[in-house]
Amino acid sequence: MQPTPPRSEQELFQRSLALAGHSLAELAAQAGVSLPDNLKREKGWVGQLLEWHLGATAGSKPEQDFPELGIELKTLPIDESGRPLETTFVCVAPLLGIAGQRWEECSVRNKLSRVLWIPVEASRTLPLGQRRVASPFLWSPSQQEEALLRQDWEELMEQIALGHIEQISARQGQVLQLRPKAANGRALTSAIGRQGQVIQTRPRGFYLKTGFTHALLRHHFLLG
DNA sequence: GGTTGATCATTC
DNA sequence: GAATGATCAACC
Repeated sequence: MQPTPPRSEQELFQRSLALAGHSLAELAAQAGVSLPDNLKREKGWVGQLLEWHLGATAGSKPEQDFPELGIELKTLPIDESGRPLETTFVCVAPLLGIAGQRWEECSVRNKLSRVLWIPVEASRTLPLGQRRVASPFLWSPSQQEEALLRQDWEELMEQIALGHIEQISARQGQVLQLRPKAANGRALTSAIGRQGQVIQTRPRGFYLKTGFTHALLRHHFLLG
């Protein structure tokens, strides 16, 4: 049976510490789920497995994983050297009704205000069941980190508001990037076009670049 | 080898 | 379609 929701940040963190060092095969067995052959068709499997173990309310609710604690859970796939293997999805980017949007109340800032990062071994050469959970850590952005995020966010949002979304490259941004986020390439949503008209475009999401999450890992494990 | 755009499952 | 959880894999 699934653990009850944690009642405090400390309790949540203690539970996540208890997962460290365990393999995904062990954790799957405890949860009573079978290991997929690969993640090709179940890309969120690891994240959902850890949610189960930590007592997160499952589902696709548009809120933090632990709303009563104000904490977002993020698994971070790492290689054998402890480097992130993937960018980290933050949230969908709003494309309409964004005039006057302020960093202070945007979803990027809200999502990242408090994050429980759980690194997980994810080298493709390592069979899924043998991958282990690494040491988790709680994080809130430093002033410097927030300044970087804010700068990228404001730049990207201004371009979106000005109708320049199709000119935005994923290369843009020091720490935050904008990329498609959808079921497939045919999914469409409304956005602002070059002449200010409403156009249809692929939904976009904000992602943390690996350089940023790598720095978080370094700071945590080197400087601690 | 790293990045960018595409994609998968599920729920509502 | 939009939200949750992300990784895949073609391409530069």
